[in-house]
Amino acid sequence: MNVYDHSDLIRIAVDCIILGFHEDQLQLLVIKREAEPHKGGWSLMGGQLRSAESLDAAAARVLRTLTGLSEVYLEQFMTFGEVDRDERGRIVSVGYYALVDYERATQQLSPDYSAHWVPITEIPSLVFDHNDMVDEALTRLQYRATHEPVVFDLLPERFTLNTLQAAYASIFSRRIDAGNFRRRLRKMNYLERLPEKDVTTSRKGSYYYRFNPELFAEAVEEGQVFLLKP
Amino acid sequence: MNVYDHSDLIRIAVDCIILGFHEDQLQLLVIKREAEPHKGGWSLMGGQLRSAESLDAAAARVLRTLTGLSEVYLEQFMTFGEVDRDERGRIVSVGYYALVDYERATQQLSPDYSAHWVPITEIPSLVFDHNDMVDEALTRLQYRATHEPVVFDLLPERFTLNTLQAAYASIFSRRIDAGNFRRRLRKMNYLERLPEKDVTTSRKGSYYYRFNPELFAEAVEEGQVFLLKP
DNA sequence: CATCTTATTGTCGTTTAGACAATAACCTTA
DNA sequence: TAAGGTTATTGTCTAAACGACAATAAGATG
Repeated sequence: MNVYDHSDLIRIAVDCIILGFHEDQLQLLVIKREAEPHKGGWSLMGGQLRSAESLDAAAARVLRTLTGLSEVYLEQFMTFGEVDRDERGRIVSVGYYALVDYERATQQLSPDYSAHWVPITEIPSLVFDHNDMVDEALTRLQYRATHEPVVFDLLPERFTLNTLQAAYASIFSRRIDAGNFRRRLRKMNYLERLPEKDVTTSRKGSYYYRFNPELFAEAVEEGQVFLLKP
Repeated sequence: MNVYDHSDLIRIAVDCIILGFHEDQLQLLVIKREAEPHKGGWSLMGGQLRSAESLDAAAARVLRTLTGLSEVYLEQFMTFGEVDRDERGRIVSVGYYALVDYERATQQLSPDYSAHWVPITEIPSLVFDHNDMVDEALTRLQYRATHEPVVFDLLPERFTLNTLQAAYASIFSRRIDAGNFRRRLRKMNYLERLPEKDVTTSRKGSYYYRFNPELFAEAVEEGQVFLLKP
């Protein structure tokens, strides 16, 4: 008999909503369950909390195990504790969402979990209450993305303003007026325009930009607040 | 030997940040710890999650045990899981805040916990990481109060616009221009003006108002969104 | 060189925020 | 009973922000 046979034992897990950005779409990384129940079903990546590990550390570990990435933006957004949310027993799960660079994550992806990216507009049915988790995570991301410069964690170091706009459009799933969006961006003096252009999408080409954290820190010092609505 | 001697067992608790409004100030309900560690220290009301109980239900139970109140606005805001946050052992705590009517809560208050209201501007040092919890709860409340009509849960059925303004001022701890604030309120047709006046504060007296949930539901149906900045 | 596509900037009417003034209600007291 | 005082309540005005849309600019292509 192991400790899990205690009928009134409640276990704690963390689940990660791993988000990337690819082909003008927010993408979710899901894995295929290898065991019953719901063997073969799509699932979020998760793991049980260890006794000497904080929640944040557990989420970072789970993320690293699947993607190989560290130093990633992770935010706890909600804890799920319905009694029957998991038929394996009583499991309370703390939800985190991660914003990763799609290319880097895809390169280092662990082969052990049959992981797949799915565009946010075509999320399949997920096991347990994982669909609810995704919904909550997206709601929180929308709030965070307007008030903190976290979109840049979804993008590579260099990006065009079109890409940035597309990222916002996907996060909020609505179209954005390029003119008005850019006007707001123009006020952010911590967005550095680089000399090179991206010429893959248009003949004119569009400049690459870079988010400069140092300049942003200065702006914050001076009392500026980040605010970017879609 | 009881179950808690398992060194790698992680327990789950809920803690409640119970907020009321009194004398133009947001107030926090704290209790005095009866047991070691930190016997005699100020603490939030909390309790361990039971095996057949959801997190929301646990929070409601904890709140009811202290205040006797049900049907109260409760929102989960964050889960705290640092390894050494509680010297009694590994306890992960899910934080909820509650918005209650000060008078009703005070009347029914259980005598078993030496509960006291403290104004939000004079929060004492609390045990464990409870001060962090309060800070996080207030941040979330600020967001919620601008986007949802939850202030009314802090007020009695009938209230004056001055009281409403004071509540917002206290939640955001800053002064509010009465003229501009009222102009925004005037657009909300689900705020019913009652025939009676409150004459305790001024000679002219100010009308009582009432939040009408039905009218608000209609307004939401028509696409109106609640938005009230301080 | 004319033309096409897309990036980028500008214009303009409408709405909102914020500071502050003006009016209204009604009690008190001279 | 009329004047004065206090607070509630509404109005005004300026600057800034938003949203829809037009205009320009920068290359590549044929």
